[in-house]
Amino acid sequence: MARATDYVLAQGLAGLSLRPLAAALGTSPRMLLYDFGSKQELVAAVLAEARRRGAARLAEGLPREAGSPEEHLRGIWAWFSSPERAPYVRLIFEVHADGLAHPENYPDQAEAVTGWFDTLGGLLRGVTTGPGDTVTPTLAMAVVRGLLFDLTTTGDRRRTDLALERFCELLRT
Amino acid sequence: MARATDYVLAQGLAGLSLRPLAAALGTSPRMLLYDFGSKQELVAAVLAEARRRGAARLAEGLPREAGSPEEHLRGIWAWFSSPERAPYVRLIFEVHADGLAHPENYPDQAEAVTGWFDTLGGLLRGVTTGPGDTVTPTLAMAVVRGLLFDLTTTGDRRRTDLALERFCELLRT
DNA sequence: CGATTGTTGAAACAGTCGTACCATATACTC
DNA sequence: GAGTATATGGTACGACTGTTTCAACAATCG
Repeated sequence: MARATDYVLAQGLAGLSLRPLAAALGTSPRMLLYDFGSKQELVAAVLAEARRRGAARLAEGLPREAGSPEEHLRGIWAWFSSPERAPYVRLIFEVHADGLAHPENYPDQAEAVTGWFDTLGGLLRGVTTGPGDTVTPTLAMAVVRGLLFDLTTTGDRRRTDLALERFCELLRT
Repeated sequence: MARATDYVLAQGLAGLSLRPLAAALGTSPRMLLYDFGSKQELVAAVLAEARRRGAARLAEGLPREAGSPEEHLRGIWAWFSSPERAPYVRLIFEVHADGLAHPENYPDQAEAVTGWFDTLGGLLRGVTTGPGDTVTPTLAMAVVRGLLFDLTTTGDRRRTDLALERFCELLRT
C-alpha cells in the first residue's frame, strides 16, 4: 500500500487504472481488489496515506522554534513550493477538482482545508485578531494555494516568491 | 458549439464523453468528430468559447467607473464567487488539474493566468509599486483563487468573504 | 491423512471509450 | 438531368475500464 501511494503520487490520480498500477507493483488487479475491496476504497486508503505523509513531512520540515509570523509563512510557502513536494501538490489539486464533480467521494475534504487553522493560528500569533480567529489563517492558506495554482501553471518562481514576500510585507504592518 | 459549451460547463470536463454529449445535443458522435476533427479539438474549441464568455461577462459584470482598489477587488471576488459562476470556476480548476498531468494539451494555460495582470494592474493603481508591477496583481489573483479553492470545498461563504475583507484591510494600509 | 481455509493466477464479462468505415441522402453545379 | 460535393446515420473496431468467476495452490487444523 505504501508503494501504491508512491505510484499515485508519481502518476497522478486522474488516469489511475488498476492494471497499470498492479503491473507497477508486481501484482495483479485481482489482488488489489482482494486487498482493498474496490477501486474507490483503494483510492480512499491511498489518499489517507498521502495525507498522513504530508502532515508528517510538514511537521518535520518546518522550523521548530518560535519565529515571526512572516518567517513561518515563508517556511510554509518554501515547503509547499519545493519541487520535491510537486507530486503532493498535484494530488491536492486533482482531488479538489474531482471533488467539485463528485463531492460524495471525498467526505473529509472540507476538514482537509480547515484543518490547518489550529496549527496556523498558533504560528500566526501576532497578526491574528484573537485565539479563535479563523479568518487570518483562511487568508494565509488562500495566498499559499493561490500562488501554488499560479506556480504550477506558469512555473514562474520568481514572481510567485515575490508575491508571497509582498504578502508578508502587508502582514507586517 | 455554443450548446456544447453549455453542456461542458454544466457537466464538467473530467468525465466528458462524446456519446452523452452528442445525445444531449440531439446529434451523434459521428457528427461531433465530423465538425471538430477530434475530441481534443472539440475540447479546445469549447475552452476557447468558455474563456471568451468569461471575459465578456466579467467585463460587463464589474463596476465600470473608477473606484478604490479594494472596491475593485471586492467586485472581482463577488463576481467569481457568485453561485451562477460556479460552472465556470469549476472548469478553471478542472483544466488546471488536468494541465498538471498533461501540460501539452493546454498550450495557452499560462497566459490564462498571467493575462489578468494588465487589466488588474490598472484597477489596483494606488497599491501597485508602479505601472509594470506584476507582483501585486499576482498576489491579488492568488487570494481570489485560493479563496475560491476554499469556498468550493467547504462552502463556507462567510469565512471566505471575511478573509477577502481582511485582505482589503491589509491592502488599505 | 483429509478437510477446510486463505491466497493467488488467468480468463472472461459487460460496459465505455474515441474513432474509422461504409452507405445513403440531400443539395448544388455544369 | 447527370455528376459531384457535403452532410448524416449506422455500425463495428480495438483498446481499455472495474469487477467477477473458476480453478489451483499453499497452509493450517482436527
